[in-house]
Amino acid sequence: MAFTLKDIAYLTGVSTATVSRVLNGKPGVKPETRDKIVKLIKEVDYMPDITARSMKTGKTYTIGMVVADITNPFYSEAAKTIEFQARKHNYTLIVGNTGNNIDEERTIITAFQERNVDGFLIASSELRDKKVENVIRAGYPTILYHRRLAQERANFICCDEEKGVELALTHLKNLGHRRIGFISGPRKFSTGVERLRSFMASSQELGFDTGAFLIKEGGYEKSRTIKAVKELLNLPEPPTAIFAANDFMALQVLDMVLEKGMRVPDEISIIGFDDIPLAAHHSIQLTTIDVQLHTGAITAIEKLINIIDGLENFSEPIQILLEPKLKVRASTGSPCY
Amino acid sequence: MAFTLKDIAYLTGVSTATVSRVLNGKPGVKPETRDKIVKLIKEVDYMPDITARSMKTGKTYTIGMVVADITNPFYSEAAKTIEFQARKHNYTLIVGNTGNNIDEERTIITAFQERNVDGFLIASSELRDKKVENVIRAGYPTILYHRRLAQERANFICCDEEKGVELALTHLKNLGHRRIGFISGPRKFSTGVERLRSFMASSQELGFDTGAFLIKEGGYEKSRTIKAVKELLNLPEPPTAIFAANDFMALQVLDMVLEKGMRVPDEISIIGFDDIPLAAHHSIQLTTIDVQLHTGAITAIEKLINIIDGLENFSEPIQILLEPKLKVRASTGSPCY
DNA sequence: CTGAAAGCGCTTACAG
DNA sequence: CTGAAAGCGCTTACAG
Repeated sequence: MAFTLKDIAYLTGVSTATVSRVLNGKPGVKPETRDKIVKLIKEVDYMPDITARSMKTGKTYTIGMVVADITNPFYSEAAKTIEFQARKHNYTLIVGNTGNNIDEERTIITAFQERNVDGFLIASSELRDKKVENVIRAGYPTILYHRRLAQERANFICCDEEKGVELALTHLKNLGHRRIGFISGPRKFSTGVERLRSFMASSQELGFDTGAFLIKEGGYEKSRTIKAVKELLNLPEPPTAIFAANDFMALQVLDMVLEKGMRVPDEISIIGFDDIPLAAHHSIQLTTIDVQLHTGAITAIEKLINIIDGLENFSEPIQILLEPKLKVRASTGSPCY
Repeated sequence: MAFTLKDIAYLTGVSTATVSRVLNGKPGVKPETRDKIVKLIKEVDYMPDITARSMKTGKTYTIGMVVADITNPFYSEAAKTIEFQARKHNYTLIVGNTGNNIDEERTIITAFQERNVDGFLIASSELRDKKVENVIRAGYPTILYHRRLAQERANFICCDEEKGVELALTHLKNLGHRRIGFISGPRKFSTGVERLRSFMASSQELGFDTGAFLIKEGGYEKSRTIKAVKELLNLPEPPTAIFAANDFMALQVLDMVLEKGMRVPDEISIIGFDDIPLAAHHSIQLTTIDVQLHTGAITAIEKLINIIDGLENFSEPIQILLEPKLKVRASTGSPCY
């Protein structure tokens, strides 16, 4: 049905080799021949079959990005930035959404491998993630974005979680808080454990009240977050501030706390992590930690393309920690004892 | 580097034809032979090259979805639902984001054609969209989702915009409003013109104040929406309610109005369109029109796969209008004159 | 039950 | 400047 290179060759009376040359802008074609071919290509709107081409060249100009949850603004913003950047370099980005489900991730990565992507940008991996480890071992150019593996030598671009948590807690301390409830992300993700570990370490250091009862594991389903908040608020001595391990959860906390009729920040302060665009909305005004989403996203895709194109020295893993920043908004204030 | 079917054949001492048969679960292979092959495949984690396969079969099991703005929750929710549904049928969804830019859309669609997608789900088209028209004319199975073409015979699944606008305006009338400001979407999209046209028609019918000064074209950049709101509020007789043509803009309106220190809904009511998940958030509580996002998304992908698989009768275009519903929340109330 | 051969739509040395 | 031929990794009649 669609025109093929062979058709173009036949219709212009040249060989397929010649058509291929003009298609790829290679030298050594008589201008008249080239013009004739170009004209026909335009006329019939011929598009080369990239998959066929890739069988010979080994390159698909396709990058697979795997995200944990495309409805979380953190990931959709990142995907948007990365896609535009990729296109500038003539790569097509294909995005798969795992919904934080490891089986879905497996399926998606396999589908991408079967389609011969040139490289992977993975923003969904668990700490011990067999499939992702396989991909790296198999030699696919790969960059982990936002979440890393336990394994040490993988390329990653992540926020300096420890620093971020410190900024958040120091801010709360300066406001006069002493008792902070923490809603952690799932421990199977690097963000989950690192933010949690830092929370515990910094809490101690800053002289906060500590104890397992102040720490709840949230999930990515709202119900879990709500349960966690309830438990914190029902404590004999409830915390004066809640630190949610990411903005997506902080939004759920905020929703629930307001629903309950509590005033923020007078009765309870809330702080998040990520600084998704919505955090700045006037109805939300969430104090949070800016993890440099755009810088990270751009760096990730640039580095990946450099690896694919062989421009980056590959001897040492690329491991970049982004510098977090505190964003003070209206969801935090001094506690009224 | 990676194992090929040929390797598997060589290592098990059979022909490539036989390996291909077991790969595709075709009958007529001796059980022992099959077992031997299956075992090796597992052992070396062999993955068939789907693009090579597709050259013979003509099917890539890949569906291209084009969205207008992946950071707009409307589209990310839809993409998420559609991707999971596609995977159930063994299709891989690849998503491209146009950012409402027609040139990007062109590039994305071309990239998808070059990769031989089996069909298109397009949620980004302008009313007169040469590229999309081409795709349809070229015979690709295609369903327009959310936005349609001016051209009459294309498949689409959209909300009944007219009905939706009527619901919104009737609600405002019942609250006692008589003067409504409208922030329309760009007129180049079907949603833009249809919601606008219905606004004008219904306003007249319901006896509202009418006039071009009550209608402003918003954009998808925040600055435009802000400018539009300012102009409405600076009118000698400003409207008592603002109707934004979609929730994404309604959120911007809300942000700006609160920023200005106005109380919602006492001083101004705000109503949106789409019912994105965030509209229900306690900090937002936006009254809006539910366009049946999930029903539409699921229907769209099911229908598309039916067309691709040849299960759907193709004689008449598939044209489905979803029934909108009013969601009353706290952003609308009676005006205090 | 199995294999040899052709071919899907391209590219790329090689030869002229 | 141009073309014939081989081959990328698969599938599929066809023959046995």
